[in-house]
Amino acid sequence: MRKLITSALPYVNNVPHLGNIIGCVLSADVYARFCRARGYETLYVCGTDEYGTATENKAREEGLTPREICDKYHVIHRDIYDAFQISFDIFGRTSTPEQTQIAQGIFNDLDRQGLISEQTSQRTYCQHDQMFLADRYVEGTCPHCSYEDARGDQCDKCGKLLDPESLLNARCKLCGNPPGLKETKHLYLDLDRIQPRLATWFEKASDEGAWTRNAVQTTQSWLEKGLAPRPITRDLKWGIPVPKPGFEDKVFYVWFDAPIGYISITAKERPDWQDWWLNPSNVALYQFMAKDNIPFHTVVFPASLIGTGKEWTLLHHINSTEYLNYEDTKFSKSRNIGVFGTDVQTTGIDIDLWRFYLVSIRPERNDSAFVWSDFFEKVNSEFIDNIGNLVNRTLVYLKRNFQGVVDMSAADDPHKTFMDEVDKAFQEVTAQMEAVRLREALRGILALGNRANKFFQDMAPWEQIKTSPERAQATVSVLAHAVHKIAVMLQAFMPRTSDRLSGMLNSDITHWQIPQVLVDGHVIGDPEILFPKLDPKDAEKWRKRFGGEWVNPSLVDLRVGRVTKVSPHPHADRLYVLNVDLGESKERTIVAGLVSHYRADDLMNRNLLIVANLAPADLRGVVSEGMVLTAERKKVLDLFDLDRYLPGTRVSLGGEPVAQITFETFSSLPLSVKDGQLLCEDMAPMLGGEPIKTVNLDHGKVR
RNA sequence: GGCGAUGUAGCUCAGGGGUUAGAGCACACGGCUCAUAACCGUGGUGUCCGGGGUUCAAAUCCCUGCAUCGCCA
Repeated sequence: MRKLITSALPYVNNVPHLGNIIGCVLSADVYARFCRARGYETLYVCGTDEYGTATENKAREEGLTPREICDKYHVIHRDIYDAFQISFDIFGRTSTPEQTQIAQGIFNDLDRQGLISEQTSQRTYCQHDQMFLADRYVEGTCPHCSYEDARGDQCDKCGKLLDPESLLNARCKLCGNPPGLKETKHLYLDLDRIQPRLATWFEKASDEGAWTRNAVQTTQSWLEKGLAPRPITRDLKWGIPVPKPGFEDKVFYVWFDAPIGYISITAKERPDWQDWWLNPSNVALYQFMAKDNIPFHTVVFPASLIGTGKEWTLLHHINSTEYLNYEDTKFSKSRNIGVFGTDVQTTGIDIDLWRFYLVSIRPERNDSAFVWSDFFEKVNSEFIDNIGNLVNRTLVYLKRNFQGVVDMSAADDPHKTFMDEVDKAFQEVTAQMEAVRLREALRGILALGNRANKFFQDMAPWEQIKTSPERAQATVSVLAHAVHKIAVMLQAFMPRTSDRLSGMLNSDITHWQIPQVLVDGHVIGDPEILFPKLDPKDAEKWRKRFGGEWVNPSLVDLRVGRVTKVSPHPHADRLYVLNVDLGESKERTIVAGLVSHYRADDLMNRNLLIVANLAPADLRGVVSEGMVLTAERKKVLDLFDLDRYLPGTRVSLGGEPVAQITFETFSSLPLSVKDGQLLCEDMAPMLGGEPIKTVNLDHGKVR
């Protein structure tokens, strides 16, 4: 069976971070290297996904054409994957003539099968710019929180998802004019009519291909909800023209054409592409991605192919990871948090160590996290101390005492038992690899390293050599054999390291099989230190450097404030305007959204927890000089029990607050209520030596 | 509000109706010296989130609650 391997096509404008890399490209690479070494006919395909609105917008922002943008970013991707030693057979792109031809072909087949329908709808359109506007290119006032610069897809202030039509005072982001609505006609793929065939295929394929759990669940939930026709065209220019009369000014929607990229990228480089993509009985398709991409690969793409009525090669095994987080937060390009592909080389840490760590924390069943201290610890204690030291002590001993000559002729029972164990471990790791359980397989290699170290210790060749040098030679020769096996298996995970081991052993390492190399009389090469240990101090350095802005809780000035006046907000039904005594010469005006939870009388003369050094903000015409903190859980709001304190009492957060912090900075503080007590991360802020309690609520968020 | 995932050792996680529940790391003690202060051995702790149910038997299956996270409206 041939192995056709793909990793999700990264969208061209996004610089991939470590999570993207382990999620698709690196995982697929490890598997592809394994397949080649096993002797399977293997093709590993990837490339950048280039069409669509996001590229058009990016081009406009940077003053380039979409083509230029794609050229620019395609190279960035290619360089990153080169640095990671990703062994693509083909790394292409979707903006090619082959893509157009194949996507249009698939569309025509679907149309011929009667699976394409037309629907007319109203969409936002800018008269001035003569174009339909993507949701986020419409801006206006949020109907929920009155934030004036809300985008048409989502409000940045309150986070609610929006329709562009629901914005008040909507305007075009490009020219500022109010957009109108314009009728437009689009083509839909009738997924509902393909569903029965898709469901049959899914039952069989998910079982035979041993799909990952999240893939099965996601697909099931889509099928249970029932598939609906999905639009496959858009009013854009940067895309594949729709080959149908009446749709000359439209292109295919990216989700329709992106997966077709796998096929066209192959077709561009390989005249025999149909032997791969239209050959289901001889080709097993393995697709790697993170969980957000699942439905496109298990529902939309297979449905498109099934609908054509042709014999396309359909997904055999989907390998979808969960997410990789970063330290105790998420990767975020906009906040500049996390390690991105372009950063990796600047650290000077060997790429194989990155590969090693990323695979060993691969989020296979749960989300996991990249943590710098953990990275360094795992590399040092699990790899260098174990494998690195094993390699060194074995080869140095063999070289120094026996001129590097392998000779197992004096081997007796313990040696033979150990050799059997090595072969058994090798077979177990092989089985894990076949099942694409990469993390387990890597563990198996490390376990073998452990076992070999133990053998070294138990046999004590430094004792053997005194009485029976040939037994000592057999011992280290057998150990060299184990190192060789480890090197063979490491080739999938740490290719350069495997190459170096090949040199040290003076033996080719390519085939993943039980090899009869290192025969008696074989002379090994010169051993060298595999890796120096990583310095934990550097871990801290890099963590700070890539951490984005960490908010020090002690910057916040939290104080007790007594309410002296409560009035309704002149322009907002849900807001109160409070006068608050913070123990200063002048009372402050603070706007609080407590109307739906507390009557004015309830608040009068009450002590509240106030953020006193927040930058003043204009909330619908009233300037608020602080913020009231509340605990909340499931729409139930609660205040803190503070009435016994004097107004102005400062909450101790372990430092001196700064003069002013922004709302954003404040929001990133990890405040919560647990067991009725206010917590900042794990620390309990204190007031007059006591923790701060809520009135009623046990658990909740604080804001 | 809806849907979903997760909750197991100090930490990161694996497992999953059936002996005394596991691994790695960390920790402690002992041993060894070929080796990158590496290696080997020994050791402990667990309300397997709480409650209820099904069962001869539940950490595992079902219901419910709590917590955390995600997606959607």
